[in-house]
Amino acid sequence: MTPFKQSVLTIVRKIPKGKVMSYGQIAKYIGAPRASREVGWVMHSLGGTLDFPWWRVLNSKGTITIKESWDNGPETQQHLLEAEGVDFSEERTLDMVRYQYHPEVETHQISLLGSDDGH
DNA sequence: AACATGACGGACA
DNA sequence: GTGTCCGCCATGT
Repeated sequence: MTPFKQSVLTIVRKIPKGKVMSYGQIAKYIGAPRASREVGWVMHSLGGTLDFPWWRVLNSKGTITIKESWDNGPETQQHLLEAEGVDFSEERTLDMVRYQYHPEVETHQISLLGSDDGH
């Protein structure tokens, strides 16, 4: 268990239900802005355990990119998120502006995000 | 040790 | 908006 992995898991565990974070965002948040792929690797290493909300982590575009061939595939991730109330506007795609969690402003996020999308 | 791969991301065409 | 390429860096072979 490396400090990096511990940091990643600490952040992931903080993501509230119904919110998501991107790999790059997490990497940046823990001081390793170029380690987005390593964040993905940490999620990979969890092996689908439910001890950590790995399903709340996806790429910066808001799309699920995990491999289909794996047991805990993209369908599983999308299903888990939808079960938390996340709305996928497109197949395996969600609105990052609306659902992205911002730890740095967790007490300031208020309605600055997603309140102006109108239509 | 060298080379390929990947749950990523950003820059460019 | 989409498709490619390149940088990143831990793992796997």
